[in-house]
Parts: sequence; structure tokens; C-alpha cells
Amino acid sequence: MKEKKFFISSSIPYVNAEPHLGHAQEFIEADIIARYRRLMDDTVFFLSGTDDNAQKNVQAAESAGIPVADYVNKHAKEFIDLEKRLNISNDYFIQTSVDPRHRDGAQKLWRACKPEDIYKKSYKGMYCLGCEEFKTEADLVNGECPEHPGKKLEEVEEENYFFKLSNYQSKLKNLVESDELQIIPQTRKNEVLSFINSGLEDFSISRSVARTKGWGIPVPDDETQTMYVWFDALSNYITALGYSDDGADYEKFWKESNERVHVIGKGISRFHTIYWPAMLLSTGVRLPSKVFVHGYITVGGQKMSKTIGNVIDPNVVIDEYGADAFRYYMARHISPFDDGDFTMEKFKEVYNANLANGLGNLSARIMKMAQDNLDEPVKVDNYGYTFQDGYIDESLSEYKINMAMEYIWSKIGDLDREITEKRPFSLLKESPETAKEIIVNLVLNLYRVGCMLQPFLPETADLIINATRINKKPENLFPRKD
RNA sequence: CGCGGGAUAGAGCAGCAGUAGCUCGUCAGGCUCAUAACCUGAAGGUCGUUGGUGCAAAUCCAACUCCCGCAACCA
Repeated sequence: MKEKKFFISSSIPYVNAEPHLGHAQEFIEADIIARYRRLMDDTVFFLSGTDDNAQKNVQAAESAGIPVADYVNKHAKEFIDLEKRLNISNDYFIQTSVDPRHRDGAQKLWRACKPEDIYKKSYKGMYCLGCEEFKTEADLVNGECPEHPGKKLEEVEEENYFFKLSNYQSKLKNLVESDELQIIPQTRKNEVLSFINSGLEDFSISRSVARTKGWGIPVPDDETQTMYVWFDALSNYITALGYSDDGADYEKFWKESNERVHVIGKGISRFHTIYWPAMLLSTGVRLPSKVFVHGYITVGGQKMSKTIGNVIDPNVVIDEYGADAFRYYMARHISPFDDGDFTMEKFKEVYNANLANGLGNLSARIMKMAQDNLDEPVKVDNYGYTFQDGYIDESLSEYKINMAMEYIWSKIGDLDREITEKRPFSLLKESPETAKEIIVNLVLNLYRVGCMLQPFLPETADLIINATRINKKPENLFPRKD
């Protein structure tokens, strides 16, 4: 099989708060794909990071009374820690305010844009001092900012750089329609196309230094302007690879790669499927090949929000149930494409049903029989099974992670049924040879399940595979919770 | 005419044209190897409403009702 070069990224969240379930979901989805591709012998670069330069970070730091850099680093560390705890196998983690290659790369990208695509324009708008951001007519209620009633809106006028998105309307349309820039799932592709067809307006790509308070990346050759954070943030996907100095990873995983995939949430699909590709078209840099758009996570059917107080810290779930149990829920019970719901009650239910009673119990059943009745370990390596399975390949090639999981769990059900039907435990007395044959076959199939689980539940997969290799019942993989 | 998503057994969801399925719960059996786990069976659905296309519709089309997001710089 020919080795492929595969790039995949999670989006870089701005770090004005602790990581939540949505971030964890995205990390897990991207990680499953990355691990799967490595198992398929592709050469993979999996990128993750934080968007440090957003103005929201500045506001959050100010209200916390901490220097922006400290504030950003503190929260970035929480993201790094969460990824570690979730066994996310990213090859690099870029912090956009820390890595000097990012600043250089973003400025290089700016300079690389066609001169006619960037122009200066006076921008006038109603600025809310409370929110510290511009408001559009639609944002206002009775001419006031709904967040800060009574507070006067200030009419601010300043010069900003704009990007001539309108130049790229038809090109973008063709790219998306032809799937040269593939958007998954189809509904998101339709949304993007309808947005393109409604007409693309140029967008602002800089802010005055006065408003950014000097935080962010300076616009090249203009000390009065800071880059608009999206221009800066989107470029992370290539700056992290070494775009600024044509580094080896940039050559390998961007310029010459077979696939370049961004995993993002539905709220930022426009930036990734329209703004970002347009910027790249202007500079002549290669485009991503796929954008995989996932939904949001609701809690008890409601949007997660601090006001409602229903925000769940992924760390709390991991503390109680472990990383693999959490990965399991995200992979199988949250749709990769639509919004999914999460509550601790539901989590516990599926944990007990599918992990404790399902996979955990099955592993114990089979390996106890094997340990007590087989003289030596089953030669699983001679079985010739590595990872591949047609159904899983097909599901994952379309990013249907939950379908792949359904399939694996159907195999688990098959094995439980087989034990009941073939009754090796009672055959041991009457015809031990037949019983042993059955047990050997069960071990092989358990091994196969372990292999299939590798991208999804890496720790558990290793424990199962190892148990079959040493012919020993594993420790309680998923203790039942009452 | 803003855009999109949802409405399927008591609950939560999958299916998206060809005998209605999964998890939990309920009831009745079986098994006793295993994490009081596992297996089988049963009860329970006019697949939001009304029309249409098809030999055939949760599945395609149209209209309507009710929920939920988004509405250009917000995972």
C-alpha cells in the first residue's frame, strides 16, 4: 500500500474560558481520524492549538485583572492538559501568541496576498463600550445594546484594511460544488453554497491598534493596525507547519500532502470554507481538501451556557469514568454531524449498558475461560488481522464515527450470543477439545474487537490486545457504577 | 417571503423507498462462564398534520403545526 501524507487539524479555540464538552468532542473526533490514518500506514500530522490573539481574551483578562499573556497561557495550559488526559495524539500544539513562527507566518501570508485584494476603507459603526465591539442594526434593541441597556453607543469611524472577498465568489463556488474543497456533511455544504450565492461582501481584516491595545499581530508595514483575529487565527494551520520559512513539515504535510482536513464546529464554517480558502487563493498557497463540520453539544436539550449554569467540565467526567469512557460517549452517542445531547444521567446509562455490561464484561467472560482452560496464549499475531475492516473503513472515510462504533458493538453482541449458544463452559466437561476450540475462536474474535477499537478507545484496546497475548483475564475494564 | 435542524414505542435516539430498529425501563422465560453480568421472548408505534408522486413512503414532493439553533466577523 502506498503511504499517504495526511494533515488534520482541530480548530483553535479562543482561550477566554475553560475547555468544555464541545472542545473535547472536536479533539476526540479529530484524534480518532488521526489514529485511524496512522493505523492505515499513512504519515499523519495532527495539529491542535489555541487562538490567543482574540480580543475577547483581552477583555476577559482585563476583567480578571491579569496581564493578557498570563491569562492566555493559563487557559492554554488547561486545553493542553485536557488533550493529554483524553489521550489526544496531536503532533504539535500551537499557541498563536507564543510561537514566533506564527507571527512571521501570518505576516508572510498577508504580504503574499495579491495587492489588489487588500485595500483600506473607512469603517463606521456603532460601538458598544460595554461589549467593546461593533454592533449591527440587528444586534440592537430600541437602539441600545441588549447586554448594556442605558449605556450609550458610540459612533466610531476608523480606517481598516479590507479583503476583497468579492473577487473570489465564483471560484469558491466552483471549488465547493466540485468537492475540490469538500465540505462534510452535505447539509453544511448546501448552507455554504447558499451563502456564497447570496453574494459575498468584502470583510475587514484589521483593527486599529488603539482598539486592540496592541494585543495581536501587527499588520506588516502599518503600525497603526493589528490583524483581525480571524486572518491571524486561520493562518495557524500552515504557520504551525513552518510556512514562514518553508519548513520541512510545511512541504510535506501541506504542499505535497494527499489530504488536508480541518475539523471544526458549525459556528465557524464560513471562516473555514469561504474566508480561509479565499485568502489562500489570493496568496497562491494550496487549499485544504476537506472541512469536516460537527454540531454542538446540548445539555439536557439546552444550549450550554454559564447563565443557565449547565456547563459540564469534561475533566469531571474523566475523573469519574476515565478517558476512554468519555471518548466512547462522544464517538458513539454524539452524532458527528448534528447536535448531540449530553447529561450525566445519559452518560451513566450508556456506560453501564455498553462498557460495563457490554465490552468490559465480555472481555472478562472470554479471558477468564481462556486463562483457566488454555495451556498457552492463542497466537493472535498469526491470525493475520491488523486493523482493516471494510465497514469501518467505509464509515470513517465518510467521518461517520458513530456508525463505526455501532458496528463494533454489534460484534460485541454477536460474541455474547455465541457464548450462550455454543456453551463452551459446560462443554468443557463433556468434550474439552471442542470447548477449547470454541474458546480459542472467542479469544481471536475478542482480539479482533480490540484491534478495531484502537482509534476509538486506545487504552482499552491495548489492555484487551495485551490480555489476549498473555492469556490473562484483564482487570475490571469498566467497573459498573450504581 | 431571512437560513438551517428537529418532530419515530413510557424516555432517549438510529433508519431516510422495499417485512419499523437500538439503548434504558416494564413483564415472562433461559443460562450460571462473566463486572448481580449474559441470552431469548412479550407488551408497547396509524414514524407531527394534510395532500401528492411511486408497484411500494419514516424514507421523495408540497402545504401546514409545534420545538430548537443561527442571522457575516460567535466551539
